[in-house]
Amino acid sequence: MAVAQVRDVAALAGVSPATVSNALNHPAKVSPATLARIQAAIDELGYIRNDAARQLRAGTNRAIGMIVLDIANPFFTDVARGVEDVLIADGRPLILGNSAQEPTRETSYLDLFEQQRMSGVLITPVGDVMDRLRRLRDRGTSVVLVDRMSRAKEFSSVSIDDKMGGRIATEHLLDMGRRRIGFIGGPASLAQVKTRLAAARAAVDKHGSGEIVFVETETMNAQAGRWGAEQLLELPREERPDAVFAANDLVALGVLQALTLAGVRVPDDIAIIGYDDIEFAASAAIPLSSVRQPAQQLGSAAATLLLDVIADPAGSKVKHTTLKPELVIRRSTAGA
Amino acid sequence: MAVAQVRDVAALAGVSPATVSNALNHPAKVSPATLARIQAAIDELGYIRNDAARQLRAGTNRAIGMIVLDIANPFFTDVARGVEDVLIADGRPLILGNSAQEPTRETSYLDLFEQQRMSGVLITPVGDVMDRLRRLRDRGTSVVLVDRMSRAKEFSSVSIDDKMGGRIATEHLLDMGRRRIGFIGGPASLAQVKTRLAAARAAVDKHGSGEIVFVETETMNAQAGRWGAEQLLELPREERPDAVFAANDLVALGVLQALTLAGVRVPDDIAIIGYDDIEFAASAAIPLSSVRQPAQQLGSAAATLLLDVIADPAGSKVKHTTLKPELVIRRSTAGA
DNA sequence: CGGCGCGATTAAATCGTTCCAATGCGCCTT
DNA sequence: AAGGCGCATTGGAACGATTTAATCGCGCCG
Repeated sequence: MAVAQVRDVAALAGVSPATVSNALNHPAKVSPATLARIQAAIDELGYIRNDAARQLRAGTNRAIGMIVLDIANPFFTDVARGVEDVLIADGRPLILGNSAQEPTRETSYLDLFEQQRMSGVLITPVGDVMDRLRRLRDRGTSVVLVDRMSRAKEFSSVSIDDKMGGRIATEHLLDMGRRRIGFIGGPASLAQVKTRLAAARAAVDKHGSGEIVFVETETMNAQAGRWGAEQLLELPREERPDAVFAANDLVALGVLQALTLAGVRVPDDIAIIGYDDIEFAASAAIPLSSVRQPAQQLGSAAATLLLDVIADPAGSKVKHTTLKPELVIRRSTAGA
Repeated sequence: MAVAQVRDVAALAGVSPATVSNALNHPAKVSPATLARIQAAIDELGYIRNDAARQLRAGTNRAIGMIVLDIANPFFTDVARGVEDVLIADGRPLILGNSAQEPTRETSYLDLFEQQRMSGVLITPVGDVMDRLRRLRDRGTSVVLVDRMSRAKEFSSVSIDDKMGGRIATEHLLDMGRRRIGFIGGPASLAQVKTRLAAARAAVDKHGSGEIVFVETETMNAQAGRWGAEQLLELPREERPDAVFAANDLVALGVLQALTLAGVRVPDDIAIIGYDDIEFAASAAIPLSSVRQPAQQLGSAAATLLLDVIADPAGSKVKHTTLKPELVIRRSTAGA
């Protein structure tokens, strides 16, 4: 007997396996006296239920899977913490996967979640996974999109208004008198990037003067930011922007480093605004203006919504919650 | 038939379920022709294996569980990325849990991993979990400690030399002429805190002059750092330190913020050194000196070691790998 | 005094896959 | 030509829990 099983516990407590199972899963069905005896037996043997067997017979896995875009980005860890808080309160384990913006990894986590018959999945998609998600849902796994709305409105989602975020960031730069704005981020296929960029262009158009220079990066970390800044610096003097709108704060910090290193004065020569308002934005060498996203709130809203969907999968219809971002002005875009 | 099962695939391909299983798990045992037919059937039906059933029968779960101290700390996400890289190469899913320095949460993740019969667990312990880990190991789950050595040397581990780290940070401050050093971090029960603090005290003793003022915090984030700095500022003028050694960079950044806000000049009035050398340390308002820990390397070493242990659980004996930290000097401790 | 009902308990079936031992079959050896 | 060998395949048991329907005991009511 390598490890104790229900039948061992049952034998020790002098009851049948079925009663032990009831004690564990439907305590109300078991008399207090037997309950106590069973509990004692469990403790004595150090019995731990085999979740695979339970899941197989019961047909459900309580766990929730979550796939984030980039675990190294504090924005996503904040979201994850919001999710965690809600799920822990509901007694459900959270399985966290990091796609690192790679469709391959995203797919392999989806495979895992599908094989495990998770009861729910939270995902910020990178690749084209709508088919996969549909299949997941058909199999009984509830799905909620995080920080992204599905075009076809098939899935419930929680997101932050990227259009507004892109707009207010750009308007702020224009208000500060900047005209040539470098937008750094990517890949352009990412919904967040696409929307923020489009909103920036729209804001410039509406303003009537100004211009957006798009530098597309492969990912969105500080290294990409440094690379993006170098691209801008290679432009002929007259094409060089007087402001940078970075698609997230990691990129913005990278831009700031590269510009400073190259002797460019921030914000005098080039202003910088980031996105997310991660904790480190405020303590940067030149405190970073940014578009604050309520990350933890986003996470808890997503988790709450997911639990609703799980409770009533067929129920009502698809819901979309949109939170508002907020402009945070700091020194990196201060007036000249 | 809600979802396709092996028997459906088998029927469609005109073979028995056992052959389908072999095709999936031991492809070499199946002839190429049948393999192709089965693959076609799988694709057509969109068959996804039920992992619970597989696990129950096979008796093993390939997944690895990892419990980190604080998902919001870039140091730990870097470690996690190192782990992920190694595991993905080995085709094993990583299940990431965040204890957030709370023993309760740590325990509930251990419960989960135990119920799931994980093949391995990586953990940076908060609470007193040695008994739990022993039980896990007795049940066949391999365990490797991350960033912490077990006193009794029961478990293999990978860590970074905290004694050396504490020493070099302190010696650096002493070299720069600082004498009263505030050490901020906690709780004191955390091994990392304990060791770094002891090493700092030892360095001061050896130097013959100087003094350590310990401010114990409940956690190790920027907020704790701000609080810790306020404690120091409340000291009478003559007891106020001329340097702060923060137990990690998040704390250090908090200290920096609070001191700057209070009009204290860094490093002139008070020098600051952090620990971990997270990416954001370099781009701080006043670039932060720190003790660099090779986080990703730590993670990949831990994962590699864990895979070794899994491959041969009884094998040889307990192994400890210790990596060396490195002093990184920046402006926050620059000469007066 | 017998039957009924109710709560507590149980025997046995079941979940979907993998593993083991055995089978079938064609080909080589003697 | 018979026996043996190896490869591909298969039937059926087994994994460890939960669930369902049936059983048991006991008090209460008619």
